[in-house]
Amino acid sequence: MNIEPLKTYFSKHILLDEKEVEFLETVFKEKKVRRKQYILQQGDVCQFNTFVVEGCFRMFLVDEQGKEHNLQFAIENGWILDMESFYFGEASRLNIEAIEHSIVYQIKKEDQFKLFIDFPKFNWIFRVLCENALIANQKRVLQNISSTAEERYIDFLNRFPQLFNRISNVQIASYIGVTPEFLSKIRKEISTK
Amino acid sequence: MNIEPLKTYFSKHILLDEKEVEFLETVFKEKKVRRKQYILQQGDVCQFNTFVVEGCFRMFLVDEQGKEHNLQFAIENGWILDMESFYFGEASRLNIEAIEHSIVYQIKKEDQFKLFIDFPKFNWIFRVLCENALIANQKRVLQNISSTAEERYIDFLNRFPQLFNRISNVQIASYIGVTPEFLSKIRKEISTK
DNA sequence: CGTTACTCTTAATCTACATTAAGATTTTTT
DNA sequence: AAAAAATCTTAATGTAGATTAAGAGTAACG
Repeated sequence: MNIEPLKTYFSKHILLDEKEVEFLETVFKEKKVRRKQYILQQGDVCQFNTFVVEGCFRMFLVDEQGKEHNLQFAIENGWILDMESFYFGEASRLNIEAIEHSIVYQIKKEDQFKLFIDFPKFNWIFRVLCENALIANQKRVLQNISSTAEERYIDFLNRFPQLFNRISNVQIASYIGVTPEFLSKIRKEISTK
Repeated sequence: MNIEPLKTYFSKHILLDEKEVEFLETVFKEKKVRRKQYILQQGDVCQFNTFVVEGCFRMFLVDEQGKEHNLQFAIENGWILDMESFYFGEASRLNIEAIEHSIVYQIKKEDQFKLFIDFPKFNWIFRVLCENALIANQKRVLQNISSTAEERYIDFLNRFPQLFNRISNVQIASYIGVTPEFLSKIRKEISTK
C-alpha cells in the first residue's frame, strides 16, 4: 500500500528509516468513506485509530434529548478516535461521521502497540501528539468556563480558519456549545460592528 | 533523597529496576510548600513537572476582570504543571497554588527528557498518563457543552469524592464554571430532593 | 484569644443564551 | 430539473445562571 501522505506527515516530526516505513505500510489500511458515513457508531467498540488523508470528520455525542454535541473535527493530517473505547475495549458513547467524501488510513490497537514496542520512536511521537492535544483541550475547558459564546466563536475562527468555509454553522454552533439560532445572532452582531 | 512514594506510584504502572530508581532519586527534588504558596505564577515559565506526595493544589486562570477559573486540582499521586509553558518555554498564563500544606517532588524539563531518552519505559508511562488525562479532559469538554450546572456538580462529587471535604465550595464552583452563589442554590435544591 | 479574613447562604434584579415557530435560501439527492 | 433535505435567519417568549448586596457562621493567623 502507498502510505506516502503518512510518511510525509511523520517526517515532519522525526526521521524514519526504511524498516519503519515498511512496517507502517503493513499495519495501516486505506479506506474511502463517503459523506455522511460513520466510521464509529455509539455502542460499538472503537477498533481503529484513524489518520485523515483527505476529507473531514466530526466526532459527537448524542445526549438523552437526542441533541448532538461536537467534541472534535478532523481534516487532512489529523487523527480521530475515541481513545477510551480504543484502548479499554469499551462500548463507545461517541459517533464519528464523515462531513465530506474522505480517505483515511486506519490502524488496529494491536498493531499500534506493536508499533510502540518495536519502534519506540512512535511511542515518542504519539506522546508528543497527545500532549499537544491535551494542551489544546485544556484551553478549550478554560474557555468554556470563562468566556462568552461570542468570544468562543471568534477564537474558533482564528484557530481553525481552514474549517470556516468547509463546515456549516450548525456544526460550529454545536462545537462551541450554543444553538444555531444564537450563533446566527452572534454573527449578525459581529458583522455590524 | 528518599523517593519511596514516587517508586510506589510508578510500580503500579510498571516494574522498575535499580538503575531506574537510582536515576529517579537524582533528578526529582523534594519541596515543601505551605498553604497559599504558589509553585507557578502567571508570567513565569513553568520550570517543573510536579508530583504531589502530600497535600492539595489548584491550577487556575485569572481573566481580564480578575476572576479566577480553576482548570485542575491535584492531590496525592497526582501530577500538575502547565505543559505548554513547560515544554515550549513560554510565559505561563496560569497559576498553581497550594490549598493545603504540601510536599511535592519536582523534575526539570531537561531531566525529564533525559528520563524519556535513557529509559524509554518512562516515555511509555507518560504517554499513557497523558492519554488518560486527555480522555478525562474530553469528557469535561463534552459535559461543559451538554450538561447543566447541577449535573456537572453531581458528576464532580462522584468523580472526586476525596476532594469533597478538602476544598471549599468556592473552589468547586470555579471548577464547574458557576458562581459560588449559584452553587449554593444548586446544593439547596439537591438537599431538598 | 481576639481579630481579620474567608465561606456560605438568601434574595432581588438582570442578562446571556435556549426554545419555539416560521419562512426564505441553499445544497443534496433522485 | 424537480423534489427533498438541510441551512440560515428573525422574532417572541422563557429560563439557567450572573450580579449585587448583605448578614451569619467558620476558619486562620498574629
